[in-house]
Amino acid sequence: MTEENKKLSELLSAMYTNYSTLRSQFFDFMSTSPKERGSISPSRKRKSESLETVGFTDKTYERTDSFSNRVESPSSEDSCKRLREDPKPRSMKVYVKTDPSDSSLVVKDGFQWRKYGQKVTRDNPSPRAYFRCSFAPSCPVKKKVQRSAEDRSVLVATYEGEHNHGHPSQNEVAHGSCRNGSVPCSVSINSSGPTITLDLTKQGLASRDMESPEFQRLLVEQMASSLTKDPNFTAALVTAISGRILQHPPA
DNA sequence: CGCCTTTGACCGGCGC
DNA sequence: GCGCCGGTCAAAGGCG
Repeated sequence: MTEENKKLSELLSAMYTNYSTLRSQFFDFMSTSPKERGSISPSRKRKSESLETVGFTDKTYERTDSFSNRVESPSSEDSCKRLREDPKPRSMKVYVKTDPSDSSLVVKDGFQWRKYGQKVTRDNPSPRAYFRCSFAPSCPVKKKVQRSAEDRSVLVATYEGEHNHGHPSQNEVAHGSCRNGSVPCSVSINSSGPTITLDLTKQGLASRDMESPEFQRLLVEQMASSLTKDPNFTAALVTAISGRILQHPPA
């Protein structure tokens, strides 16, 4: 499951890179005067910092409705600006559907975590738990777990940093986590601009073979459909393509 | 005994 | 400078 998650993350990262490249080209286009549109300024720097979000659900494979198939598109100006300004908060969010009566704040992801603090924050009545990776003493990864303010049956785990060691136990991931009920149900990309969330529980995929060609195909289809549902993306695409066509009229 | 959670204290950044 | 707030520390106690 972790491997699959990694694959999906890579897939999405690649896709998002393409997406942000296209966006950047679009904004570069728009920021130049019509006369200058023939040449794109090479001095513009692009930054495609991605904040990935991967969702999980419990073994009942319930839809996490508040998080499924969600496409958030802030004003394109905003996201464009932030894409260029943001430093590099390398973090990842994971949504885990749990029983609301379960107050353990434990997210099974296969790694060993040591809790080092808990706080009640202002924006959310539920306490936030702080964890450190205890598998390797030097591992800088931290994790914050807090119930979603919107849906108290959903745990939101925020990972910071990257593990500087291998996975403690692939078997644990492959079987333990699943047994304990953490099955991916949605995947989303967020780069402080648009958030694209893919619901993997559709077509009942979460409970089936995630490596099957059918799954891969449906995943790509769903990603593509999420992208094309984003009006900013389609607008950027249309403009970029039409710009190219006008730039190179048929002979 | 080692590792874990709990929990109040402490610290540093930030806004006023 | 002060208070608020999020994040971290560390002592105490539990558990296998």
